[in-house]
Amino acid sequence: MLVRSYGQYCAVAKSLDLLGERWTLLIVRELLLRGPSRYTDLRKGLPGIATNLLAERLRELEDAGVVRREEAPPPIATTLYSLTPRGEELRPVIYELGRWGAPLMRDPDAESAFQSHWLWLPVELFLADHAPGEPSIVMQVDTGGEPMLIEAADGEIRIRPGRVERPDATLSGAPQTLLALLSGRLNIAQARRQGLQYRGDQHILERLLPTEPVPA
Amino acid sequence: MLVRSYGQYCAVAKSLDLLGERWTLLIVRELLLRGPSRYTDLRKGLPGIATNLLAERLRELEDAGVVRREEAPPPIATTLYSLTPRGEELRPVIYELGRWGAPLMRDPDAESAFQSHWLWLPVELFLADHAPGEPSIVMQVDTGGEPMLIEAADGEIRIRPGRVERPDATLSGAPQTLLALLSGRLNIAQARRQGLQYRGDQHILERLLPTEPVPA
DNA sequence: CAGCATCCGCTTTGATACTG
DNA sequence: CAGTATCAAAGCGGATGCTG
Repeated sequence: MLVRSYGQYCAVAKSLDLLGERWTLLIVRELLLRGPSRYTDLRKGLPGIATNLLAERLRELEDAGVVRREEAPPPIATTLYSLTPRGEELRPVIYELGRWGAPLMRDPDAESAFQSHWLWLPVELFLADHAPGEPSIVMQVDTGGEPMLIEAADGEIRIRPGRVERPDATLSGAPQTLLALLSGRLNIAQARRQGLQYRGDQHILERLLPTEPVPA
Repeated sequence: MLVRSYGQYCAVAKSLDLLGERWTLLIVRELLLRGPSRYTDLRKGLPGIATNLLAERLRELEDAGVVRREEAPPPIATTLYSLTPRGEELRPVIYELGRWGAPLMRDPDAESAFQSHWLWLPVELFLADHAPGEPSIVMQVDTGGEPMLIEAADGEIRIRPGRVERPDATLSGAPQTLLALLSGRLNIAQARRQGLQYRGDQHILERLLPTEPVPA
């Protein structure tokens, strides 16, 4: 239970003393994108983790001041885990790991699990509202799992689980194709040829997509 | 030997599939700050690593396209390990881990080993040349281990092992005090009270130090 | 000596079963 | 729902041995 240390007086090593063990940074990712979460939801968002490890890591992160555990008051009556301000500061770390890993998403990967809420990362990294003055929009995204909504309003872009009656646009296709489109590796026409389906004014989608192919 | 995967189709998980095992990111840190290195020098820069693990990690990083192994031609006749361009792209990851870990360097730490070349990270993260027009300067830094030189020229700041006859300034003290000074947590007067010794025009040091206390 | 590979005791992890 | 308990398998750290 005593956490293993590299024993190096270096800031990178000190970070990894707290964050470097298996699953730890993925738990942080999950808390970043979900906000305050129940134990069971974290478990569902981290396919493959053993429940004892999740419990142990959450305790370690709490000791490290990264995670806070709140007993939600009735009628919720459940424990909620969330990031402390110190934990929120890990956002750049997660983003840079995601940016570096983006090229690895090219290779088709039938082995791996996909959860649509993970679209959060490419949306944060690659999308932007290039017409913040125009009316806000809601785009329905469907990749087979839980349906998601991408909303652009006030120059900000958000993604969240959900479904609306009459979205301004609808996007669906394989995760890999969607990822390629969001990251700027494929344009709309190319993605269509790979099976992507888009309904709505093409301008809406272009308003959000990266204009330049993302480097490397 | 087959690398364990999280099995998640997410860029962060894919990065951690390649980088998340113990010692891996510290090896990348070492290669970033040293440039092409011999096996033995890497080992010295990573106190605590088992030699079989270093060999295994280097092989994995080579397979991942992060590290390149070059057989240096005679008369050197040794293997040199260096980062590929893809490996160099890990610089932001290491920097963000270092930035997040910087506050952890406050606590005095007698347990941990310190190597003066690790000053590379705070120099990169926190120092800047605020008078790039003025003549270049060389500052000798001594923390007990290998003596280092911090040089400012052409608006760039470099740190490297070495010693010169007549440096423009000389800085010495405990690693912890030096770190606090470089990161802007202590000013010169405060650091002096903690045993830091500085000889030279105070303007030279102020030219490099952060002007505002670093946030958090 | 540089650059590993092998062996061994210990710790961590992963899968499953179980509990308030 | 929110974990704890258990146990086999894999990974790690340290020592030592081998090879050019």
